[in-house]
Amino acid sequence: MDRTEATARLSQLIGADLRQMADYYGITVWKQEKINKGWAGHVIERCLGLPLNSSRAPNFGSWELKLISLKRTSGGNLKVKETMAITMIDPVEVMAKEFEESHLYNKLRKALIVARVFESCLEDHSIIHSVSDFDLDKHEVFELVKDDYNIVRQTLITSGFEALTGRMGKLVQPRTKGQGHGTTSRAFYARTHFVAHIIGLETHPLLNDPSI
DNA sequence: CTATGATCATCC
DNA sequence: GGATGATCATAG
Repeated sequence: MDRTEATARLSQLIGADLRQMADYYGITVWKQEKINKGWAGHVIERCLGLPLNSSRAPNFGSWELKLISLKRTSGGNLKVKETMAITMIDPVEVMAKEFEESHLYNKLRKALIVARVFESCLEDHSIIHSVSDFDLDKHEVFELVKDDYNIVRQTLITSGFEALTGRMGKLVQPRTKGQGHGTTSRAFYARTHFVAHIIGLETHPLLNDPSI
């Protein structure tokens, strides 16, 4: 299955309740008191008939699945709830490669974004809101992401891996991630405004393209 | 144990 | 309420 077909299949899922699907596929949403943070993604993968793949480079895959959640504002509108993890930062690779050759760029180009609506902490229901892909074709977006990549790259070269902080980047930020017990690593995260733009929820202030 | 995806907790 | 850093579940 290629990216186009996957998009078509996923589009048919818009409006479906992921919670009920999780029950159907026997996927754990809650394990005792702990939530399975990857449950929604697993449901989608199972639905498409894909193996649960956690590999960094999907073997034959020409595309990649990403899941994000939306929340309701007090006004009743939908908003991006969280930033989105894109890919791990390999300092050696980042320092060696230009943005156009980077893993970050390739990953973004292959990604399909599925937005789901976060109803409550109980996760009683979770409706699929939209399916999108990155429009790095848009010049402004491409340049801004590239700028962020170069900031990270320069920081790695001049100050080292430890100097990276989540405060960097306009659309994409380097952020700590990891098991959390000593082993530290970092990943690229898409900021909420960036994600909102990608899924067509709102226009990013930094992007003044009227056609968006 | 580590890598990965995604969310939670805490600080401001 | 939003941003930054930390944690949890699962696979290899």
